[in-house]
Amino acid sequence: MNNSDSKHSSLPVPDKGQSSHGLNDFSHTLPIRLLRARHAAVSQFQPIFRKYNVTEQQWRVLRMVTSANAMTAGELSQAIFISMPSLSRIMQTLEARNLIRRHANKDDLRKTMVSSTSAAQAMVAEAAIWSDTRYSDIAQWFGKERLEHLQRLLDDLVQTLDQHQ
Amino acid sequence: MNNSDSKHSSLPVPDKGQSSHGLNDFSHTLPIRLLRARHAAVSQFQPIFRKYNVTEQQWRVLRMVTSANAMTAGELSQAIFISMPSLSRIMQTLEARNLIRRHANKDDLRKTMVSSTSAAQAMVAEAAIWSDTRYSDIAQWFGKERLEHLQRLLDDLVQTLDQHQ
DNA sequence: TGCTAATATTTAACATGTTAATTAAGTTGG
DNA sequence: CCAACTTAATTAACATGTTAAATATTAGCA
Repeated sequence: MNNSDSKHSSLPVPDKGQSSHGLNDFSHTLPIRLLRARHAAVSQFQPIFRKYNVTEQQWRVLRMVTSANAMTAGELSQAIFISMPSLSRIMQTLEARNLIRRHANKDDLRKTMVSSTSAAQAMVAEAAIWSDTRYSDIAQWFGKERLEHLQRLLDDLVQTLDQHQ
Repeated sequence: MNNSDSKHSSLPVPDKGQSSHGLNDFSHTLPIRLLRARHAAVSQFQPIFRKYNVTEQQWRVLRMVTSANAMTAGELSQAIFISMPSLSRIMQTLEARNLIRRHANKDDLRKTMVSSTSAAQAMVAEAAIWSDTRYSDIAQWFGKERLEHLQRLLDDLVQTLDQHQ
């Protein structure tokens, strides 16, 4: 903390002196980049969430359950990458709003089958139009091939990292 | 839209043949892909977080504050992409553990200067070795050029989406 | 059959994400 | 000067992320 006596040196200039191999600029690590990118992508769909008063996670649940017939909670959890504890709470609130239903699977009482109500189906059908348009916009702005390339790289990265885990 | 076709309200078997333009498989949207990728990347550094009993977010704060000299809370927030409310709470716990300090900026009492203690500096210095090694591993597994390409695409995506916001 | 291990989900406890409101300090224009 | 606006940080309220423990059900096997 050797702030000089001068009152003009109070703005800390980021010292890049220790970045020896380009990985030390800690505001640009891969996890932070992925976080920023996800935030930017999700925020494109914010109008939907606002309009229907759902969170992004609730929207993921609703869209997935509506597009499938009926799935177990575990399948749902894996598909939309929400952990079972979180999903459990989200399903409670969605069920209270009459957007989903839960029944026990007759063949295996441990499993919970999740399905969407007609209210949710109507809502998703309407919102999906808007959502798909946004996707098309993004693809056009960024370039269809570049976007597909990016997605391929993301999937490959996951695969690579999972292998070495 | 195809999946809520008004033919029958009873939806057909979970058929994946409905993805007409590659964007309808809802378990593979861009936000979910980014989420998975981030999760996989962060989990590579989990041993550090466990060893020093910090969360990933706390680690981001500590590493950033230690690598810079002293920054305002606002600068820190932007650099590591943690919102001010979250950062506020995280700084409380880190200050209670004597890993950071906060002082008011003399030139502008609204601003809080955040700095790391020697304990944090020692901890980060030790852990950063491990962390840097992991980064090198990832670069090698995935390919240095591919990784850099991916990061460039991520930054470009953020820029593109921010422009159209 | 009956004991034990594995599986699916929920609950609990705590940290973080998010939006809005609050507080305090600086800035600006009359 | 000072009232009105802006900025920086915190607080509040609620949703989600994460890890571990609890619960209930099924599977495996001596």
